[in-house]
Amino acid sequence: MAKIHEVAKAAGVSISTVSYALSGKRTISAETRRRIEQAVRDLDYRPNAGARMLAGRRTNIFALTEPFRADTHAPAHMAFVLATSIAARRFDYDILLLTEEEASAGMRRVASSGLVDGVLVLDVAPDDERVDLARRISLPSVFIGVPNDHEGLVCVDLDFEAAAGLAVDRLAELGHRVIGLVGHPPVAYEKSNFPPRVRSGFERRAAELGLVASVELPEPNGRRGEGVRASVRALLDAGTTGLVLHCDDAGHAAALDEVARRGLVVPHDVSVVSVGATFDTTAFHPPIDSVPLVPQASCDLAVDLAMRLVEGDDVAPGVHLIEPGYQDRGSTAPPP
Amino acid sequence: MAKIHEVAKAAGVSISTVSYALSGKRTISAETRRRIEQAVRDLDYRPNAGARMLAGRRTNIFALTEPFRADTHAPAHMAFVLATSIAARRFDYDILLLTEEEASAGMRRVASSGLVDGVLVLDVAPDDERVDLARRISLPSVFIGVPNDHEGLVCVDLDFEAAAGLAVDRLAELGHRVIGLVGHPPVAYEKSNFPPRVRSGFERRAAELGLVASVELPEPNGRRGEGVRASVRALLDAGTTGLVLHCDDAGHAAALDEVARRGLVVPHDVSVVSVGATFDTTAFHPPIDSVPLVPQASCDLAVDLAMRLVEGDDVAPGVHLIEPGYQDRGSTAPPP
DNA sequence: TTGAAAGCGTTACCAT
DNA sequence: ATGGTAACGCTTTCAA
Repeated sequence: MAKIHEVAKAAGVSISTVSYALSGKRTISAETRRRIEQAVRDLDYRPNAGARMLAGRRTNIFALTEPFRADTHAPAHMAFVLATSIAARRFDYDILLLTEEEASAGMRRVASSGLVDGVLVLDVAPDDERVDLARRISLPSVFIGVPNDHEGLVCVDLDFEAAAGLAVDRLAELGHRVIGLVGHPPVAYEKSNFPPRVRSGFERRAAELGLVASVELPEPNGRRGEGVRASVRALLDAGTTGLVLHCDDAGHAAALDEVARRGLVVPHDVSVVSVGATFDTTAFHPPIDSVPLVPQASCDLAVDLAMRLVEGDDVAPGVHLIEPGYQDRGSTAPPP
Repeated sequence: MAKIHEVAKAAGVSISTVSYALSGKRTISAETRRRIEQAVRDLDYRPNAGARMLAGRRTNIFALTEPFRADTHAPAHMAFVLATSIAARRFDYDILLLTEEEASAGMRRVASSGLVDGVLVLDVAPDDERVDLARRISLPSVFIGVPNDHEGLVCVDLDFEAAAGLAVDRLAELGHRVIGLVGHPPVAYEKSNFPPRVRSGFERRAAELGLVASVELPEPNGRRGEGVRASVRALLDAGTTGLVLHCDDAGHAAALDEVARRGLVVPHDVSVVSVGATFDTTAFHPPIDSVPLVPQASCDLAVDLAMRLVEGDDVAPGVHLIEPGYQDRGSTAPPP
């Protein structure tokens, strides 16, 4: 582990020049810069993290708080963690994990020990206890998800209302008049922050367009997705020709299977659009149109905002919504 | 953010006394200790992380490297990450995440910047590139999983061979003579480190006991677990009365469903034992006997070893195997 | 464009 | 049992 002193000696300059050359906070002559970079490479120099944290104003670490709830969907959660890490690395930041009970107590701990420059909040509940905590600590924080009470907080999320609206628009444009939403289990509408937004976006846009719109919230799947199957049957019995799916991938599979069991063909007999999926809807048969939730988009924005807060730039508190995009996979057509 | 200086002043002692009182590295009179603890509480003092890293010999951070492979089983992976974090907190250590490409390059980075005291390696592949890296860097590292070439490394894992052996023992004791293993997809035997160990444990113990033992490696599941179903059919057709399952929870469900479809009842007609499951096998109907893989056990041991390495205690390089335990849930009985 | 030197807040050694 | 103080390795202000 070479130190800055050795680099300075090797390059024939002072340590402050080395520091400035590395941080870019001061103009350095081309020749001097070249010699320093050479020395850095030769010695495989890397600034000591502790010294940097102590002397500088930055730790180059963000905390990521994630209370693995029992109902957390592991694959989606993993995707968000990964996306956060990738986004942070673009700014040379690392991610420190705060899990479980530590998700709250840890926030206080890392804040007052100066271990991190900011906190990214994942897996947000409507009445999340981390909301108060975020207001109390002196660190910048960004919520990935929207709690009910988000006054004064910086939040990032997909515009789920608009996403559901896009799905409804598509079906309406094709001539569907009777549409249905297959949502999450009822409990998710209390414990998670986004299902209600999909639902209201669906209902509002349908009402604006004068469509007949039903919502089904299947009970938690049995081993074979019985809940979702029952929901799909109910919707089809009611003459639904356009299905909007906002459920996990097993739910999608069950719904499509139930449609097929009826002898109905997608998109000829029934049109199907997925909303808010983090998984690949082209893996189904047939591939399904999707207005996806893209973890990397949310996390990139969250980290951008966190960086701005760290830099001291002012960021408008409030919900920063990400515009949804419609992915056409051929699973929609005019009603029969 | 109070500093140690303020605590010292409030308690009427020197800063070194405060430091020693907090670290416990020196005996402090009861009265002095009381005053210091009071001052710490009053001021909500927490040592500055950067200063601590710089002055002390420790950063109190472990890196956790995890290359989210495409075939990574998200729920199991999450369980390991969580367990690692919990184990680390017991020693007042935090977890820094190194994901994806950073899983390797990051190891070098955090090692030479002195950001962490050690590296925990998750999701180990048989020919893992982190093996060489671990040997090259100067930091302690502990592998949770066993790579093919683990010479000189400290590895921790469930004794999968013994686990499979326990399952075979159980079936043999009950009188089963024809048993079968439903394993992972063939590719897992190249990309992961533990499926081969379950397989060989199964085959070896069965051979020792003179049982007829077959192994089925189902192709990756279709939507309904077709691969596993075919494997179960093949085994039952061959007169198998004892089934050992080493697959994911969807595979378990498919296998049990296939048994039921045949009109066979567990355990009356067929006995079933799960090996290496990280999920709850009591949620099936009927509940299934299990020789589980307990993430917290592996991670606790891994962190214990990492701590010893950090302390400078010498730890025997090699594979530290965790003894498996048999959980009786009533899914085994003598053959019909 | 560059250098010197004063911190940053602890830990741990050397005294007493 | 306690105190003084020299590191720890960097960033940044002040000077030139």
